[in-house]
Amino acid sequence: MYGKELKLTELRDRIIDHSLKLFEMHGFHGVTVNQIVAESGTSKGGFYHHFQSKDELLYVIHDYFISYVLTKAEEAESSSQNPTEKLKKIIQSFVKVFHLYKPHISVFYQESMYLKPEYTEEIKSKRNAYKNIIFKVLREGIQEGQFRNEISVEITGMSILGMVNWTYKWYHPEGSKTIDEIGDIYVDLILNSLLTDETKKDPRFACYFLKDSHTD
Amino acid sequence: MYGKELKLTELRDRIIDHSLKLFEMHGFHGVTVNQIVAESGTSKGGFYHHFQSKDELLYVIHDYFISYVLTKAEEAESSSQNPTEKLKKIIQSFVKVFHLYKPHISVFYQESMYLKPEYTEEIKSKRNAYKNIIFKVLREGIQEGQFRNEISVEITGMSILGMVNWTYKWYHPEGSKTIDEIGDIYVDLILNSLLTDETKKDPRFACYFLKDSHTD
DNA sequence: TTCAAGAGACCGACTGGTTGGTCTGTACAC
DNA sequence: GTGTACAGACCAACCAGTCGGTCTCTTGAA
Repeated sequence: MYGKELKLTELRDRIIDHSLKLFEMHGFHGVTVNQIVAESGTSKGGFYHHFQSKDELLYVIHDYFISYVLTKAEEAESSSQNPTEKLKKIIQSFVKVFHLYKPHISVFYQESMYLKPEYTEEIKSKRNAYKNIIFKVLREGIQEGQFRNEISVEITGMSILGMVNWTYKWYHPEGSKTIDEIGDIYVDLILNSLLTDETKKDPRFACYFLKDSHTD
Repeated sequence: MYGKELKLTELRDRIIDHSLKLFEMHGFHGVTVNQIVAESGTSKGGFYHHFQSKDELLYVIHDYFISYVLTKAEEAESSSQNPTEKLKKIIQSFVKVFHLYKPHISVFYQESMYLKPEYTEEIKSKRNAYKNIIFKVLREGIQEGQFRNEISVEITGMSILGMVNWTYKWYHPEGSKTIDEIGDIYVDLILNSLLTDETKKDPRFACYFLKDSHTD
């Protein structure tokens, strides 16, 4: 039973892994089902035994990533009372995902428009839930006086999302900065913009900022 | 002679305009040449009279946008000696492009991976040129003591690009904020992070920051 | 002024290759 | 023997691109 369960998902995972690599390189439409099955060491039969269609595979990849990242953000949001700390944790948890799921993310942002209607709704609502967590934290931070009240919650929220999401376009695991360093830089940049002067002076918030010059 | 010239490019422009709309909605691979010609009120023959291939059309759209934006950045870079002012102008000029060329931008960021090899080089080099202008301005700002020296030029540069580029994912001309307001918010956010405390205190730099609370 | 000749702009039926998906068959576990 | 996991030949649809042809405008000789 146990061995059978493992075997049942073995090929499925192999197909997902290899499609991910192929989609990231050539795009969803740049990769054929034949290429996927060749790369995964299986056949058309194997593929269509596990997936109803190529479109379902695209959905599975989308859902895998957004579900993971949404859970992480919900955890970060509920784990702390301090909005600054919450925002930091959300950013860092998201940035860390690049280490594990960069291909998922690339596909998520490049190919989402090709999701078939029957799949879009769920993805869209999770995407919105994620966005709303960020908006909520920003509003809290303003209300509690930690964040400057002249900022626009929506534009600032989208700026943060943009800054962080864009990482998928250029991040390489072998680059000169680790993913944690990049996360720290983002936190420093964002909080430098958001925190009020008074909050910045508070020694309890010093830990959110970079200490030394980074060499490029 | 004059009338002939006008007619020569009329259909070509019509094809570009309509493809842009279709590509933005359904993606490059979600649109067939037959749909393009139907929408443009022409035929296969008309299309292939003006474009060697569907791929060449994609290239033309890419080049149109990146060339425009690169020129604007070069103008901004050479028009002023003050790095803060340069950065502001670059950001604002780019953001303004969303008003005019949002479909170009969407296609540029969504479909660039489908550019055929013979077209990628030129686009890539212009894209790099744009990036390098931002890096250059950041380095200047640090050297002149306007920008904090603990920032990382590359990560910060990519953050700025990400924040601004991401706008194409959510900007609507009918939204609650005009494109100029969005630009001002970006400038405020970025300069709040970049400028040193001393520079921020300098009254000559007050003009770069938002005065009032924005209502959402 | 006229009209023949040619060039460029555009038309649309057709094609050849590709691709997502199906269907029958097989090997093996229980 | 029955159901599950997979194999691989096959198919129908689709789609970028072609090609012979038409229509209009320009040119220039008579």
